[in-house]
Amino acid sequence: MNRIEALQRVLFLKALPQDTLAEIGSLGRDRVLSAGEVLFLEKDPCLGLLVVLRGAVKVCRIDSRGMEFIFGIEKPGASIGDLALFDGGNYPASAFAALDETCVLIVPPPAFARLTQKYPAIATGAIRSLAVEQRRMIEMLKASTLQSVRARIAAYLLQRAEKDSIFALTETNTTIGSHIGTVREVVSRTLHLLEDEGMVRLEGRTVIICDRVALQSVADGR
Amino acid sequence: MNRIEALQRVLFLKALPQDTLAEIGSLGRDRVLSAGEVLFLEKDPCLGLLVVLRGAVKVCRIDSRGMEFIFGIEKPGASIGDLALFDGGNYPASAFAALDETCVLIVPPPAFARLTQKYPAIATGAIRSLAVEQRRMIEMLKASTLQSVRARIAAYLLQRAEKDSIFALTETNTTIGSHIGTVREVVSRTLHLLEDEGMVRLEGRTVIICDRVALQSVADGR
DNA sequence: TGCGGACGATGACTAAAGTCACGGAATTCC
DNA sequence: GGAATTCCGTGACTTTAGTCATCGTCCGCA
Repeated sequence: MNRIEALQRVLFLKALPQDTLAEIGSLGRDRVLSAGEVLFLEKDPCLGLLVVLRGAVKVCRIDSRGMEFIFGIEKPGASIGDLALFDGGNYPASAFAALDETCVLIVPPPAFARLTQKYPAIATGAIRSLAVEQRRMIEMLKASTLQSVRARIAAYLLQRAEKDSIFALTETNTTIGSHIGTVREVVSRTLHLLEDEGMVRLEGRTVIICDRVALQSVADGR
Repeated sequence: MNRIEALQRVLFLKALPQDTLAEIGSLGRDRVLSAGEVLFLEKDPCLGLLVVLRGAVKVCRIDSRGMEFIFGIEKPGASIGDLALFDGGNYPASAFAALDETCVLIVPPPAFARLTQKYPAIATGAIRSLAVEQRRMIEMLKASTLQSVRARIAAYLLQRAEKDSIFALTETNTTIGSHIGTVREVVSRTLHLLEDEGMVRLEGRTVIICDRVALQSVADGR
């Protein structure tokens, strides 16, 4: 994805005209990472505006015992670490390239600060963007405190399925576990449990949703 | 607390001069609630700028089985429901008066929208405010997914204690449970467990922190 | 002064989730 | 084609947390 296309998708920049986006793009440099490489670590100072151009970036937190919790996997056209960008603080999580040949546009903080001066529309966009993020966070918080693993897996499947009732699990069970805050074995067991109950069918890594309604009711906690 | 004093403490307004705050105050009306009365419910549309003037407001979410999770208890000088205020969406949680004679300043959305037009500094403040909120949320998320109840109680005690090593638990075990996502019995047991381990001493509702270091290490997950 | 309500403590039990250990299928890489 | 690696599935077990029931204390109030 080229710079302009990517910048157009960033929630707090999309309102800006094409040539302004070109200007923003020209202020940054690209960084290419291979799978697993660190983009930034928790507590690092802000690198500036970061936009994924190619590949994917995993944003996560790792606790003292090595257990990982994934906040999101960002695809081309997504910005990363907005929070630090807007408040100037350090990163609350870490980010790693999830694929080889992952490419990220980096506009350093001083340049970005000048942009926000020059284009006040960025501030409006920033508010919207932070608000969206925060609502997502609240949902995650709700899920993790008052929903069972079963409910979280059901929700994960429904979100993955979107319109189609048949789709492939692209992530490993370990990764799914990191998304919803549990471990591989529990993911495996729960998936098969849902199959036993007739809500889904599993054929290898292909999932067929048989009873969307039932699955939905499991997802929102019985 | 009078209107100006309260508005001065609101994170996204404090940068404004006194007379602007007076203007903002003059655009709102007060609402007085008795303990337990509803200010707004989850999914309600935005009421506008809300600032606690007297008493306290509990912001929480209640799941289908009646289990409550407290996001915060807001004191005079705090604003409530900022997220909905800034993005125009509905409330992600509910709010109730926690005390009798609780008083809230309400500036309706259209009036507040005019203010943001007139004073662009509000937008800057909004960003800071949302960022602070979001960092708090990330901490809560981390705590609830990768920390045990034991760790969360230890963190709660340390936060309550601040500098003093001796203090009173003002909240009931049930309320403490709602803060950290568990129930009254578990709070009680865990508190006594920490006592058995010699990190704190309990005398009625008075807590004495004996081993701050150990407690801190429990709080950040062993 | 004695009754009721709110709250805390605690034992016993159940349920849910995490850990450990193993086996086997699929994939990649010499 | 075989070794190494990665991943899935599962049984058995442990740990942690939540539920239920009961009791005692404190406090307010009629």
